[in-house]
Amino acid sequence: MGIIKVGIDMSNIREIAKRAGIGIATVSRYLNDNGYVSEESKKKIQKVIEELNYTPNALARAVFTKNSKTIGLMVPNISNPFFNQLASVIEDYAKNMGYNIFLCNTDDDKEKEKNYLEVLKSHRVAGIIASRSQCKSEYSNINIPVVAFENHILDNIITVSSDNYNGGRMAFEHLYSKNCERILQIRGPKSFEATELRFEGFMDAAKDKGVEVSFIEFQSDFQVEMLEADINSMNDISQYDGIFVFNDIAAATIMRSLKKRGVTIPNQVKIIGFDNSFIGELLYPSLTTINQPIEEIGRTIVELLIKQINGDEVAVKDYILQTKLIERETTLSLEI
Amino acid sequence: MGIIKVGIDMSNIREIAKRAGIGIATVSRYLNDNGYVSEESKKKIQKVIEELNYTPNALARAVFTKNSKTIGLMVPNISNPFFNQLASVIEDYAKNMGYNIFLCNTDDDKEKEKNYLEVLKSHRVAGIIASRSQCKSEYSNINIPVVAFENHILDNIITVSSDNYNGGRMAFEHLYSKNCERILQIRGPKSFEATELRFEGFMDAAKDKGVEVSFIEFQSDFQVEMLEADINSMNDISQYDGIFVFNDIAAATIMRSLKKRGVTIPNQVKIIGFDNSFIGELLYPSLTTINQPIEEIGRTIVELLIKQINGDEVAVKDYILQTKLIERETTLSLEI
DNA sequence: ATGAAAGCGCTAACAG
DNA sequence: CTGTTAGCGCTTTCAT
Repeated sequence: MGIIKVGIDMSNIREIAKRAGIGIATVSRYLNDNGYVSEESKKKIQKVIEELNYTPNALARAVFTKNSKTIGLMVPNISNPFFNQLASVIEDYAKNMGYNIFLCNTDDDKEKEKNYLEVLKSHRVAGIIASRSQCKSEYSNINIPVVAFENHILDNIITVSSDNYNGGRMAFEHLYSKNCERILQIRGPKSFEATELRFEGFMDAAKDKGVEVSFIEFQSDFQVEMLEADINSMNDISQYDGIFVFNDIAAATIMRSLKKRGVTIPNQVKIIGFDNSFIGELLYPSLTTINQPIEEIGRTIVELLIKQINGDEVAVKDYILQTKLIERETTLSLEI
Repeated sequence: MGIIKVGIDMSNIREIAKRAGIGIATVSRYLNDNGYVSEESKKKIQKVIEELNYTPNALARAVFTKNSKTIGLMVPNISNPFFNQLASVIEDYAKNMGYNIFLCNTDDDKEKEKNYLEVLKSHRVAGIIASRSQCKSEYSNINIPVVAFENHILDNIITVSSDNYNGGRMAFEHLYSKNCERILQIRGPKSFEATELRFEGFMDAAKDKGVEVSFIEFQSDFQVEMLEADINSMNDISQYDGIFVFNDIAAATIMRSLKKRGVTIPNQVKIIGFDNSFIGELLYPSLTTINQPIEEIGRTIVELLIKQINGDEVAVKDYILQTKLIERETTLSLEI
């Protein structure tokens, strides 16, 4: 058994200094563009750096400065277009602020999240964005700033979310205004605070109008595997004339099931989703939905996190961003 | 201007050793589970670690071992379901092998890729997966193992891809077998080797049958913004009875355009995509497409990369994985 | 303007 | 089985 050679050999700052015939500290100053470095030294250093194709070791730097310039982003499911778009927005904002993203896919699985939390801690990320967290106490003794999205974690952790409750109300009111009478709600898993609030808003609005609403519960957000199996419990689906689905991608799977059964949308049944992710515009008919302000959510999360990272005072509270109705074809009154 | 406190204070191995009343090396041995540590010491260490909520600093460890246990993954567009699924597969395999993923979204932009390449180098990632790279010489003086997906980078870099050429041929042959006569191909940007090969395969197969094929070119993979604007140059779309689109998500946008114009699929026009990403099953009618073996691609890439990381001899060559036709509703012969 | 030296948190000989 | 020590690549006083 020979020795396995692992890892990368790259020249270091000492090598650069030696070859440039100057001191190590000067090179460091040059690299960080702070302190004084003579033009002559600059030229010499630059030359050697190019010759050796040298890149400073961000790890070693982070060990010393205790600032990794990295943000850990936990998403439950990168295949869900909504989280997908959110991750892109967050990546962009973070990059603008000089931070890189360490992306973690938790699959809404508590164990995976716990493991990733350890990974992020061990990598000394500057901050963590925990979306739809399934953990609580795991975050209690953490020394790292955290911003939660959707699910609350602990009292001392800021939570950002859309106004899901009112989104749910709007969804009902829209179906109601379209004269739907036999209404079904597909609700999300109980462990998703956001979809719970959508559920409650929808139900409360229905109660206000004295309308009864049936509902069935999905056990997960969206898995590619869901496409392989038919959605069961959907046998009696044709009795409804209005369906609210807890998110757009799940709505897409429902629409597919309906169309397979020959149910026409929006003629026989009207559909409304939630998120306003790009999938809704791709569907036919295009999906009426409740907009979550993705850009604003991403910006808010990153700003709040970086404020905390910088040690600024930030009031710990809920940041709730407005939702609004996006009317498209799945709830058209006329036949299409 | 006060001093901005940045970064995380976390206890270190010396603190643990002191509190446990033992030496620093013993703690290190305990942490890495190598070398001998007495039961008594183990207990004491464990206790202190829990009290202080200590997590070893992976950065400091990586500086010394020169092994970050991290793989950099460049994807052109995480919003494209295909790359989305591929990233998930790669993440899973990598995690099984003890590696974390540093995800970078290049947007098919050379400058972004260059920047990310610097970031990955500076973070001393153990290896890099460069999918659809827009760079060449930037990879030449790199000391890090690289595996390319789709686009070739340099002679000494392994490239993995699907059999895009034959996929293109299959696509034509399928439309031909469905009696399509006025065929259009939507081809991808010229800088995508994979879609170029699909284009050539399709064209060659058409030539073999003596069929003329029109084509138009998309300038990008898929952007959410494409949904806001209508696809232009599509005015005369109704004259075709068979369309091949270079990937599934672009096919989805085309289908949407067609449906908006009242063109019926597959009655008036048959559509075939490429990728077999989950979007195809979500569409209605469901999309006939060419399968790329995502699982196998992901596994192959990770295995080849880790072999190189471990210093094993790996022949530098092209790994081309088989494609196959997935027949669904957009090319049905009967009306639906 | 510059370099020597100490130290960030960790690992790995090596001597006991 | 354990602790001392040197050193990974970097930053930062501090004296020159």
